[in-house]
Amino acid sequence: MPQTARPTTAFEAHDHRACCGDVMRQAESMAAEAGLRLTPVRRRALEILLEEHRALGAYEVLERLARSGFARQPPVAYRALEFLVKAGLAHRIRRLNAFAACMRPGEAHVPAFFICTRCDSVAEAPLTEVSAAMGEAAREMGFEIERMNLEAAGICPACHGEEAAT
Amino acid sequence: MPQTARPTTAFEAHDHRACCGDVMRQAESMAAEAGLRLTPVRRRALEILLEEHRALGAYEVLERLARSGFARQPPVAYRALEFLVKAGLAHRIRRLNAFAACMRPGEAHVPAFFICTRCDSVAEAPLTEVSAAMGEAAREMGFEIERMNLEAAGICPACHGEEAAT
DNA sequence: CCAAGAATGATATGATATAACATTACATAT
DNA sequence: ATATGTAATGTTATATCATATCATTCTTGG
Repeated sequence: MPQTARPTTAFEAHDHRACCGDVMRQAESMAAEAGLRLTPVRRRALEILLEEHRALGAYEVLERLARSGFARQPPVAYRALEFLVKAGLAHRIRRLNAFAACMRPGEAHVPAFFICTRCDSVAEAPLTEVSAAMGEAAREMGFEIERMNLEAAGICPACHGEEAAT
Repeated sequence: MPQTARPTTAFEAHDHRACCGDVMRQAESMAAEAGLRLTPVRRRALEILLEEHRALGAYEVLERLARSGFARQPPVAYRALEFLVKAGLAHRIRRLNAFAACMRPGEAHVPAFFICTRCDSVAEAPLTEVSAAMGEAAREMGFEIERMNLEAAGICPACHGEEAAT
């Protein structure tokens, strides 16, 4: 049975190669439209993040960039990652001090992250209600939100199943 | 006009001295009941966090602990803070790599934090709806939540007012 | 008192992140 | 084509945050 290229969440089985290619193409067209320069380091950094449905630390990204021939200085990774985050092509996951590719580039969204503490996979869900509720609470107290981090740590479906089996 | 000792959020004007004492007493009785040892370092660390309605980095806490006569090694602060977090007397704010005293010790709650990027104050709000919505989304995808971080960065009412005035 | 476990002291090091400044590439106006 | 400003990258150094490890002391219950 053919799997969908872009699943609803990272936890579903899917054709990951197609899923990555899909996001990558979207990223490229987005960058082109917005006049952003998706230079080689930045492009490669995004590819690295896309290779796994999990968050990578800056130094992990740095290491892989180095293997691709880029310099090994921390700013190389941090700059590329900062660009991707600002461009909406990646997200920063504070809980992990790490970064993950955005699975819905272009769609305006405040993402919530579900982080598996067992396998480190990260799923991104555009929880409109959650961010709306945060916004509502903020409005009531006169607080003006600029950025939000909504993160949950726990056990993903796959690992939960394994645990039951063991 | 007498101000309330325990405001709904940190952003409201209030008698901070009373507010701290109040929380401190609650913390003490909680610790006693739970058989937790609120030792001098831990107690002092909590006081330090309570002194301001903002999050303090571990090294800031460490510095103040040192001035109170405790050792200056990082583990001193991290251990005390870890204890407070586990005991539900403080929260860790990932976005800031920092810690803030819990303003509602004892009340079971998943707190959401509203962090002012201008004055660094932090307000804690028990947003039942928000955490419920996160939980609901998790259930739908088969994810079992263990811990959550709900954080918003922006401008607090006080700073917003100042900005308008300037 | 004594043993077990909890807490603290102390040293070292690991991991994450940014400041600062030099250099190079790119776009575009003349 | 070349001058000029801006953006990107190279490079060094350092700031900041966090934990592993092992020795020592304190607390508690038997």
